Amino acid sequence: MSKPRLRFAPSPTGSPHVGNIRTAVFNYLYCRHTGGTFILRIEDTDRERYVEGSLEEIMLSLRWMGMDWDEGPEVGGDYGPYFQSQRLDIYARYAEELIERGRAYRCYCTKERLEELRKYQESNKLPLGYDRRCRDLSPEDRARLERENPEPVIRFAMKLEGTTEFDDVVRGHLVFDNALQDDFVIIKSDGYPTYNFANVIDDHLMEITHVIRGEEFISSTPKHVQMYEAFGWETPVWVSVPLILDEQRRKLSKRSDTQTRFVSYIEDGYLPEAMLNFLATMGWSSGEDKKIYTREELIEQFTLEGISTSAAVFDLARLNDLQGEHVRLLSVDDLANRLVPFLQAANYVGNPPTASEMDYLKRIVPLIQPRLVLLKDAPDMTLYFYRDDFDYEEKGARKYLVKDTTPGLLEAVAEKLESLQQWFCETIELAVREAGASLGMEGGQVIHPVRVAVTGRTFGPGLFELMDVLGKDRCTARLRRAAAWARDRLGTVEPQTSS
RNA sequence: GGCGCCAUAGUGCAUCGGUUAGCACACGGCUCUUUCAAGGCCGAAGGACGGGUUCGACUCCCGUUGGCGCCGCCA
Repeated sequence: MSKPRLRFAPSPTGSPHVGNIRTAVFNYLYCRHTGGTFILRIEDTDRERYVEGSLEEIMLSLRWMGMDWDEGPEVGGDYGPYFQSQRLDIYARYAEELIERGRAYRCYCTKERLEELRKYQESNKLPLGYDRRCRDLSPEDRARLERENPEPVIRFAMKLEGTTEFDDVVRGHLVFDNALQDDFVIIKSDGYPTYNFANVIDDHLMEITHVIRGEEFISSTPKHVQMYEAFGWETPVWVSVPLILDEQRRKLSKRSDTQTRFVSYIEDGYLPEAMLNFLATMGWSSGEDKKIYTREELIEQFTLEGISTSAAVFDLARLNDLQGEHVRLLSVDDLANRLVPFLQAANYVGNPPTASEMDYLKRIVPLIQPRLVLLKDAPDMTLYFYRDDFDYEEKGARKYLVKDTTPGLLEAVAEKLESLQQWFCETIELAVREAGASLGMEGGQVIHPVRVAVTGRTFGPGLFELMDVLGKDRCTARLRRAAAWARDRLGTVEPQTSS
């Protein structure tokens, strides 16, 4: 059997969302697992809903995920063009062929008539659908109707009896009653094909072997199957993957509370490997109890049989957990490099960063790595490594700085540190503790105020590690600044005494 | 309204006729600790309901209920 050929076929009608990309993930993983070809095809047949820029977002999202396509926009291929808007003549030709075969017909019904028909059906609780008025027109009627509406659509003539059946890898054998099917439009009055038509023509012409798509297409698959039959073409393997739902358990959409635009996850600083891990394990399982998968493991283990049947609710907490795990999996150098764009945006490092900026960053990274989730949080998390004029966190200042003992303490610590010959975690810790001890204070009583003085915050990496990175001069200067700050406010602010 | 798909803790998955129904996230507690994380330990929490089939059903079949999807000159 020849190598599988799969396509991801988005329409450029808006920002791709998580569900779209998850479908791409399954296509991509199966391709790489089998050594098949991954194709990107743009289904831009709806001129009204076309959104400028969405094509770019689609390509950016796929590439960011490391899912480069083997054929498609910008890379070409032997089955192009890969934009449906550039294949109009092809669809017209095949539509004509269907008419000749008696499996399609021109429909002159106006949108108004269709609208009325629909209203009538709805108000009488009848099944919705076209009434096939134009399916068997006499030559006279056709001529008359053609004068009334010179821009007909072309509809596919569905079988009126029997059943349409097909096998879906994840759903099993599916059977649909033909009598309930609709004569759907294949060519619109503007000459553009509909999804249902172009999709089938292109899948055949591009020799697609497996159609992996969301389960919302199950109901229209009988239409597709009948077209393959009408042309005498072999059908691809159908793979209907479960939907991804938002917290309201609705199909993900722009209206969902869940962050929908995929690129917003890129902007937030999620790791592509975390996102891939997350998306791949939503609706698919290798069968083992395993949480972290690398791209290689996913490609190695991905099978169609592992795809589950039920829809999955998008769980941001799980994504974030996976994100944290993958952040911690990165080497210091790797994480440092990925942080650069975010730090540049905050003006912490230059573009490009200097060698010494990178060296400094690589000393910071180990301290924040276990605490960092979204890369976009790095600038805030590292603020005091780059700025001296930070404010003191209000609660922390009230609790640790505004005490009559603190100015003296901080100055004593500063003095002690200034005398240090060697600046290491161990020497710093010893000095800080000793300075505190000389004033009759122990551990926490000195460490907390010092932390606030040096970082402005009550939380963060180990104090001595961070002071080590900051360096002696900065630390002592900050201690003296805090001491002065505290002295200025003595008596003016009520210290918080509770622990 | 018609048709279809789905149904294991709050969430994501495992268990594909025989298990005290397992794991992860989230949640609660403890622990480590200068804080916050990370880590370790412990805990609470589940087979929608009803019928079959079978020696035995979470697992197979049917029905009910519920959820979702589709029913466009959208994809």
